[in-house]
Amino acid sequence: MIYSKECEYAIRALTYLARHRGKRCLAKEIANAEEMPLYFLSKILQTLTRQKLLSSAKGPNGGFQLLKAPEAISLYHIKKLIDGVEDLDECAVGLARCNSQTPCPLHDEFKPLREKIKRYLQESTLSEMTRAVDRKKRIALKPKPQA
Amino acid sequence: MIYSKECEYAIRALTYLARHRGKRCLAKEIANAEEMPLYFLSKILQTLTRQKLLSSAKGPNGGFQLLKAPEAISLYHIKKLIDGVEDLDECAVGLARCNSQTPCPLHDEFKPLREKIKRYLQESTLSEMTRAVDRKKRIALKPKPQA
DNA sequence: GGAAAAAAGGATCGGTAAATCCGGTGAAGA
DNA sequence: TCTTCACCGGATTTACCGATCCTTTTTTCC
Repeated sequence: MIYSKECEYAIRALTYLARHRGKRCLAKEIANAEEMPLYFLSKILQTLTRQKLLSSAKGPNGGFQLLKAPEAISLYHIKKLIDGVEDLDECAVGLARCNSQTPCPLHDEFKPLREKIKRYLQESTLSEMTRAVDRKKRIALKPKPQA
Repeated sequence: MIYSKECEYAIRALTYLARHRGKRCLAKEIANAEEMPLYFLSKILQTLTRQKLLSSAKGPNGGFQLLKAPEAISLYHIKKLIDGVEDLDECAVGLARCNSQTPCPLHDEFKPLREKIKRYLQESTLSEMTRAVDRKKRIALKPKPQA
């Protein structure tokens, strides 16, 4: 709804790398763990490497590593790199070409909502993502309290 | 961002028909007024006709007409017919396949925002759309107050 | 009945996102 | 040095959405 598939994979891969900070991770490893198509993911990791978010190493013991601090990378940042953020800044409800002739009727009403989404993406960093994942995993793995 | 192009056209066409309630409108007329591709629009109007939102008539004096009351048709309703609303009801941030293994981390945090969007679409009907369009047109046509 | 008008609907096209394939490059280790 | 491993990157395939074309069907009006 907000991202492309590519961007979604990027976020999930980066979250994985943030959770395994300090260790080199193989594309294959990430693809398996996160159930993403390997070749597609490889492309994405290449992009993120070119963008200096990741370092990469070839050969045995190779793999990818997060270069920046997880709290320094927001979802907004990632979306900007992969998809662009124009859709967040421009016309709201998705009714394109809003001008005086064919105005986008609910533009003004929707604006605050759109701003909220934007702020949300800016404030959600990879740290939040890893924390949320950890919490989820804990809940998922823990046996039922009363059982 | 929230709708497909097809859905956007549907909303705009339905808004046009709501503003011209009681009169039969040609696909061509709507396409011209709203600057939408005629053939594509025709398909959409056919769909809406099959879904019983519109009545259609062939031949001279033919055209399309809104069957239901504008206040009875919400944007949510339209989106449901054209795009489906799974993306609003299911996983939030757009991180698909969220389960215990690969949870969609910010699902819970994003939920209220998503609920707001959903409510917004449910509460915005064609009546609101026509009112908003009328307001916009009035502003656009009125000469500057102090001029 | 014939001509024109307009919707119905099948077939097709084009572009972009998603996904895949494969040869190339460089690093590690025996 | 040779082999293996893993990333690099160009080329290609697939799928889907947006858009268009064209034929058929139905209706109106002369």
